[in-house]
Amino acid sequence: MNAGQNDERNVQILLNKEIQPTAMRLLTLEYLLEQQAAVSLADIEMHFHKADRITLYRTLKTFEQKGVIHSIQEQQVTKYLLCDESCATGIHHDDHLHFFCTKCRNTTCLHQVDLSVMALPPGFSVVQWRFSASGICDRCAGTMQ
Amino acid sequence: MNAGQNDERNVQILLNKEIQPTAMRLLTLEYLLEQQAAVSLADIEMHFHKADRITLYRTLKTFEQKGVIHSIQEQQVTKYLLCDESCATGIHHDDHLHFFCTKCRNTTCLHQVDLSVMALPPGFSVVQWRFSASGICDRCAGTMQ
DNA sequence: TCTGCCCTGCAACCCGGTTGCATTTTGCAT
DNA sequence: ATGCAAAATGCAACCGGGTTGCAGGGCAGA
Repeated sequence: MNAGQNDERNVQILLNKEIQPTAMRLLTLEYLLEQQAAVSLADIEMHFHKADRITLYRTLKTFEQKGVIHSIQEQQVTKYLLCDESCATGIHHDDHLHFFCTKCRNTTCLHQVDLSVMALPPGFSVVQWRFSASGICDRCAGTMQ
Repeated sequence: MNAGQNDERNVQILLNKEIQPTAMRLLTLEYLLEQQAAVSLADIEMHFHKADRITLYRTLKTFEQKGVIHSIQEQQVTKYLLCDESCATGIHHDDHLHFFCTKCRNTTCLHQVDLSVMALPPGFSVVQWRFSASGICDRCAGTMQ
């Protein structure tokens, strides 16, 4: 797969979510697609050391609002992760576990954890779940000394 | 029960957790004991409008570190809640669900929700869980128009 | 080509969290 | 009761992430 095809595909991703595919947005999307873990605004800022912080901020806000990414709070900072396909404008399906590894300091989604077993007391109706855990991830556990 | 007895009891609470029972700390503890929901530093600041923000901040940090209260992140701000008896210095047992009601904007602990059913994939070891949900609480559900 | 809208970038602000340091209070031993 | 050391308090200031206002520039559609 070459860069041109990637571009083409990414343009489609944005158009599908009703987002104008500008240069900045494509670069940001490309970067997000490469990530295995949640990234903060500061992370992206550092990666694109020439880019403007505010533009990035607004790009992320747009992405989040349109259902391209979702955000989580990790140790006082907001981090972002790609959504899965089913998310759209104003509709997020992010009811999965986020795991923060205290060793590699990465936050990843653990979709395989079943959260449907959660039952609230009667009278409560849930709009949004937020699950997270911190500890040692499987990768780091294997390399512990 | 009169104020004197309350004072006496609160002094004991602090001493049990190895905290010097100063006036400020007793007032803060008293306030926390009255609360049904999580409070932020700003909340306490407003309640004790004469008190110094930094002292309150450090009081809360001390309480948290000694196992009197635990903190949660709610919409970018840190909020505090009393721990249960079993918490001590450096040891917290806060693996319960926190529920944020979008109507009354209160955050409460739901100890009755069973979280032991959570199972992570092999290789992951968890040090801390953080569960929260937002929606409408039982109290507000009854008063919906 | 003209026009208007959206994106971008700069500046500046806001606010919660945090630290340094000087002062006051407290606990404890004399 | 008095003095000393340690802890708590209060003030000032900083920091950094998040956020908004506004002006300039580019792109799309008329």
